[in-house]
Amino acid sequence: MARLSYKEQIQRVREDAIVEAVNRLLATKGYDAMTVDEVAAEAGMAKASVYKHFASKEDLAAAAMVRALDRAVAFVDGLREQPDASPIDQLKAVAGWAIASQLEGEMPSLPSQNSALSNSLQANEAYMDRLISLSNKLSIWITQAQTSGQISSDLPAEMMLYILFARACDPVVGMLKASGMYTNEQILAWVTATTFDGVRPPSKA
Amino acid sequence: MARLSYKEQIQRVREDAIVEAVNRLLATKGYDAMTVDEVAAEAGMAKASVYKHFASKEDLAAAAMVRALDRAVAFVDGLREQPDASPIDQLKAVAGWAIASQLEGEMPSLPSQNSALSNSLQANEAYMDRLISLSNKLSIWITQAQTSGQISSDLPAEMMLYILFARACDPVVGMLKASGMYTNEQILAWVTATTFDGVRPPSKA
DNA sequence: GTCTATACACAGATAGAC
DNA sequence: GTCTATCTGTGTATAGAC
Repeated sequence: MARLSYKEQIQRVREDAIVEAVNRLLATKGYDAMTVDEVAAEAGMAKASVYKHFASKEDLAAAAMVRALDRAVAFVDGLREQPDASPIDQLKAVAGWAIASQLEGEMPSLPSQNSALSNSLQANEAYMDRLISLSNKLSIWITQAQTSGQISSDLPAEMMLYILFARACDPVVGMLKASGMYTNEQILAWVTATTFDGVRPPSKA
Repeated sequence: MARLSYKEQIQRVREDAIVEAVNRLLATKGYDAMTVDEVAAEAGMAKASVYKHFASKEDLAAAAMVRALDRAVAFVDGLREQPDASPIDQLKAVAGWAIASQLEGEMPSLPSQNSALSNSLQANEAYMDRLISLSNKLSIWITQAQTSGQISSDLPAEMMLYILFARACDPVVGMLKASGMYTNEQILAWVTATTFDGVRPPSKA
């Protein structure tokens, strides 16, 4: 039993290495440009070994997304332990976390259009469970924020959710970063601010 | 001379068919999922014929982007003939046009991360000329809007430009459309509004 | 210039020894 | 489970006849 547990630990470590490599590659090159050979090289093992742990490239992407969603859920659960914060501030914190993750190169992003990959993801229980769980938790804050007039009730609640997911892979972040003229803190502040308040000048108090 | 002009016309028509096919495919499937076989099939000719007109798949994408930029410049030039409009309204009109184009499936979009494609585009004079021309025209309005206090001067002017380009391929549009619950007019209005005014409720007059 | 047929390369996936 | 070596499909690009 002790031996088996040790073996399982080794296996777990190697799987973690794979998923981390996938996460990095998805964050930088994207799904299509990522090759399983690269994944194997980054994880420090042979390609065939990767396929012993994951059945397909799509499964690799799904595993990375599951991990990212787990991180998101963990962050949200952390926020929920401060029930005195207003819903809008909670949502801002989530957006900020997502943008910061992208700036750090830790946010995997998939093509929103690839139907084959989308289909395999939607058939993936682990992925869907976490996606729905995260959506539900965020939707509570969204509804509260709309009820209390912190965000517009003219918009469908869904849309606020989509906006948060979209900001997690917003090309504006990459473009600002690529310009090399701004710090990560500035980019984070600007993208968060425009997400919630638009591009208008702050109204004078 | 007449014969040659006729031949040239035929050639032009076929090239248009190719570029239109590429445009549609880029708008729906994206660059990586698009194959030259599909392009040839949609354009109604053999693959080898496509390669007689364009040297590579990257050139196909570039041609579609040039056409899209030409449409954008034409739209902007149309707006410039109404100099009484305020800069912010001009920018809103541009954003609205881009979003509407996306909704109609006419806006090609490329992966923002693919370095090979990005490099070939940045080396493409026709593409870069139009991109710079469009950016310059928009930048005039952006600067004016900032000077007159219609958009925040705290943001770098570049960022407003990036935001406009980003909204032209915003996944939020596709997600709202995919939900099937809203009309194109609603989606257009919502995305435009949140781009400029954020998600806050309209302040009471 | 347009076609059919084909070359070539690359990446996903697997076989089989250890 | 891990590796090396290989299979296989697919997609870019081209040859060569007409």
